[in-house]
Amino acid sequence: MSRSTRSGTRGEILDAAARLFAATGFKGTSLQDIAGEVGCSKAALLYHFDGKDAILAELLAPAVEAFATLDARLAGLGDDDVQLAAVEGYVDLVMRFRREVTVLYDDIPALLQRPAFAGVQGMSDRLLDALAARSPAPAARVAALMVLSSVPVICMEPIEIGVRTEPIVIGDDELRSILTRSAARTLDLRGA
Amino acid sequence: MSRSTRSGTRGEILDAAARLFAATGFKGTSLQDIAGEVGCSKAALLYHFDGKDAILAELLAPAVEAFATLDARLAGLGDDDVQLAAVEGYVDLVMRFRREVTVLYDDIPALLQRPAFAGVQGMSDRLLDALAARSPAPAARVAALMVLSSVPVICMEPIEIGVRTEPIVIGDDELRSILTRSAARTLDLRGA
DNA sequence: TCAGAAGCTGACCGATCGGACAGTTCGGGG
DNA sequence: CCCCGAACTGTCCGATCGGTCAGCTTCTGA
Repeated sequence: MSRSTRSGTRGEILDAAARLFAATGFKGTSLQDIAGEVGCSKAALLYHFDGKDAILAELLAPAVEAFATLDARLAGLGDDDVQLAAVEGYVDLVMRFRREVTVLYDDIPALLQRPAFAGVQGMSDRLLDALAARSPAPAARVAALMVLSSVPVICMEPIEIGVRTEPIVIGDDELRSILTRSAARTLDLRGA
Repeated sequence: MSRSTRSGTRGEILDAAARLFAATGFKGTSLQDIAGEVGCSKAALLYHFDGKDAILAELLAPAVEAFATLDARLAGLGDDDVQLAAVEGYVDLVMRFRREVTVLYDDIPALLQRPAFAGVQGMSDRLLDALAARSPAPAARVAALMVLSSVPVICMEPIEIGVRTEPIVIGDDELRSILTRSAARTLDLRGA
């Protein structure tokens, strides 16, 4: 239990950084903070990584890659299939990379400029276009944006808009299906 | 047109700070940045305000007060009325204080700890309980959270999740009604 | 006319940031 | 036994942060 899921010092650093970035933000986390969490010196971090940005990049790499993969996979689907697959895939992906998403969204304005976000942007843009294509009106586009923006925020780790008095105590699968059904209802998809 | 809606140097400082906080975040904005935008020295800011935090507090004060007012007003309504009034009031309020909301949400983890956010938290909690009371299942709670989290993000100024290739070019009133109807559909309210 | 307050500036302060670097510890192969 | 490279530390650096302070204009009212 004391051992992390990642192995080695590099893994410990990535775990600690992920925890701190998600909790206090990228800007709000110093190398000293990470070093203190790991139990090593600040210089040790810079021995294993090229810098603070490199830690963030390696941290987000799997999530960014997964989003890009889903993006590519959705490109070859038909109109109606795209919508359901997109919603399910999006919800699933965000939930699988909760921590990374939390880090990504922690400092939205600055991170939108970050190169690592380009893949997620492309994915979101495509999803948005597919979902909004059902109707020419801006209403569909807004509904799609609602889903795109609310799902990640809800999946943020302890960071919820409007701190609830009691947290939602349900399993991942149930939350996943609830989110999918709610999103389908928002977008007026079939079965809603 | 060159004159701000606020009068005097204090108003210019608040306007510039609001713009910069919303664009680059509270942490990402230095007093030098604000001073540069206003066209005065950094010391001038600290002559008019007690510090950087004081600028933020005065900036958010009207929004915080408005949220607290809506919170109090919703406390005296019946079950069914609460829901529609809550949605409409919430959407309306967020849109009226777009810039303040953008600042508020720019650094979510840190700002949740901020005293100024307490009023908004209370408001959100009450709204959440009222909306989720329709059903004991966590589904209603999640749907309510979706609305609570997505509406502010969509209303963020140039900061959207998934940068759109083209911005939504509709008037405030239309966006307001679209958001309200989409939220009602998400929550399975009548008329959806 | 002039005293004094208001408004503002340039210079400076301590703290902290990300990062650089020389030196130290230490386990394993020749 | 020696030594080499990986892992790591303590220390220092320049930049930047929020904030302080003495002093300089500029306006105003007695």
